[in-house]
This record gives sequence, C-alpha cells and structure tokens, in this order.
Amino acid sequence: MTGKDIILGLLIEQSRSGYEINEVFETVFKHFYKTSYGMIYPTLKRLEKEGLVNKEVVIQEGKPNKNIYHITKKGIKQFNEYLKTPIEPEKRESEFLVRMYFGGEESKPVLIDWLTNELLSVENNINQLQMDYNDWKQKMSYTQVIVYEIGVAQLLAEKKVIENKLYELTKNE
Amino acid sequence: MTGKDIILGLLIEQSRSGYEINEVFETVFKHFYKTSYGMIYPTLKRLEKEGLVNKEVVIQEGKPNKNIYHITKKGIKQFNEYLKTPIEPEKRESEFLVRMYFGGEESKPVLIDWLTNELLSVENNINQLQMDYNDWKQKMSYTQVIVYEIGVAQLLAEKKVIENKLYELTKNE
DNA sequence: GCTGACATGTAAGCAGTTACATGATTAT
DNA sequence: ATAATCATGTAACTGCTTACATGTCAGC
Repeated sequence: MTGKDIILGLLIEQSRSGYEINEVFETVFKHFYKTSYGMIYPTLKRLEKEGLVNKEVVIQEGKPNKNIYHITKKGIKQFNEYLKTPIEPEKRESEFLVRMYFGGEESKPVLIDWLTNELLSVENNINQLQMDYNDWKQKMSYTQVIVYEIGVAQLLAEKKVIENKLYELTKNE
Repeated sequence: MTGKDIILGLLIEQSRSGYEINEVFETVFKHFYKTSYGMIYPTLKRLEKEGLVNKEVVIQEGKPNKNIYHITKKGIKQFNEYLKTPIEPEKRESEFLVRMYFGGEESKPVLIDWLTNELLSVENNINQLQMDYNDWKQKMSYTQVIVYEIGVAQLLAEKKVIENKLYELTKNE
C-alpha cells in the first residue's frame, strides 16, 4: 500500500483537488495514515501521466483556481488490482512508547510529565475523532463507522491505562 | 527518532550483537517499532566509526562468532541528547483500516472475511505479548510494564469492536 | 496592512526496505 | 540430506519528508 493506492480510492469516492485530498488526510484518515502535500501533488501528476486520472481546471470566484482530478476506467481497474494484494501488517512507530520502554531510571516527576502530555494528546485525538464523526456520520458507510469505532476504542483504552498509572504515581505524595 | 537512537538505548541497557538487537525488535518492541537487519548492521557499523560504540569479537563454541557492541561514554552522551528532543507524534499505517474505509460497497461475506482475518491477527498479537510478558516480567521496569499494559489494552479494545461487528454481521443469516 | 484560508508545486535528501549473498552448526 | 537456528553483511532502490517557493482573495 502506497499513497498512490489511497489517492485512487479517494478519487473513486468522488472527484477532488489535491487540497481536498489533503483535507481528508487531516480528518478521520490521519488516525491510520499520515502524509503531506509533498506526496500528494507529485503523485497526482504521475497518475495523470499514467492515464489513471484526468485533470480539470476549475475557475473559482473569490478563490484561486483549482485542479480537480477525476478517476478514469484505467484508474478504477488499477485500484481493483491493488485490492487483490494481501493486507500488510500494521506499521506503528510510537516514540512515546519507546521513551517509556527506556524510561526505567527516570524520576517520578519526569514520568508524570511524560504521561500527562500523552494523556493530553490522546484526549485531543478523541475529541477530534468525535467531532469528525458528528460532522460526517450521515454520509458514513457501515465500514467507515467500524473504522471510527476501532479508533475511539483504542484511544479510550490507552487513556484508561494512563489515568490509572498517573493515579498510582501521584497518590502517595 | 531514528533506528540509531533506539540501538544506542538498547546498548546502554546491555551490550549486544546485531542478532541480539534484532531479537529485542521481534518481541515487545515490534508492537511500537518495526525494522530489519538492513537497518541494524549498517547502523552498528556507522556507530562504531563515530566512536559511539566499541566492537568486541566473541568466539563461540558450536556457533558462529559474533560481534558484541559496547556503548562508549560518547554514545551515552549522544543518547541523552536524543532524550532532550521533543517526542514526535505517533505514526501509524494500518492497511486493514484503509481497506475498511474504502470497503463500503463490499458484500457481507467479504467484510466477514476481512474482520475474521484481522481478529486472528489481533489475537495472535495478544498471545505473543502475553508470552513475552511472562518471560520477562521479572526483569521489567515499572515503565516497561506500562508499555505492555497499553499494548494489551489497545489490542483488547480492537478485539472487542471486531467481535461485536462480526456478531452483527452474522446474526441474521 | 496583515492574518488566515485557499491553492499548487519542486528538489534535495534520508532513512530506511527488499532482495541478495554467505556460511557454520545442530537436530531430525 | 535438509531444515532450523545462529550469525553477518551489502547494494540498489523507493517512497516519502522537509524545506523551500509562490500566489490569490476575504475579512478585520
């Protein structure tokens, strides 16, 4: 799975500009895939050259022009080919957990600081996910609800462990 | 955070060979960081050239020789410098969740298949984590127990959601 | 006049991954 | 014989990230 596959999927859902694709990556999607404009624009260009998408220049009032990309038959075919490949195991890189792993010698206040920051970050993610959910739940498919529910459940699980540990670390002071 | 930082951390814990470093990456660690020999050996070589580690060749009976790497003062200093950098947000790439996101048009049997496979994979991860925990809990630091508990909690949370969805999908058949 | 949302791009560099290559020893 | 475990490495490639670069228009 590369950025190309995901962009094709998003363009099958509906025609979009690079900017709009990035908006999708910044809401629900960012909980299981991270990327940047530096990947999106060059990929769209390449996709067009390969005949997998068509570019349409849309002149807007009060806003800069935008390039809307439409999927082609070849693009749909390509995405269906991707769907046949085996699902890769999840890749995860958590610097918070790495630091915790190595943090055995750290003092209580340092651990409390790390855990408190992670708790804040987890709580922000939960809030963002729930806001995204409220905005989009009318349009969400059955499987998208599953994605949302797994995301929230995992964040809540992490939150609970951290809260318990923070309680343990602070109760005797 | 790069592979270099983590290898330095593991060599502060204790002196190890490249092979032994990989063993650590294949147990607890793999739940929050993935890598391969192709990163480990070149990094150890570079670390030695930079004077952050020292190589010792150990001749073994009944096994091939191995290169044990020992951290130097400069290496410890370098690791402490790393510890001062801000913690990067978690990077996650879940192809299962990407497929689910795009899977709105798939038939029930296909969804059941995807969810069942993911459930198996999650259950395997839980079992592996619990086995690692039983093997190492005597030596684990307080913070390593936290890492373990967060890992298990998140996997159990995902398991629960998938089981509920599978029940929903299969009850009316 | 300036901030913020909207909008598109490039180029250098990096931190790996993948595939290949080799070999000893032990257990079956 | 042959599979499994132990053990070390390289070289080509890749897929992105980071930083840079540019610009419009709306609202305050």
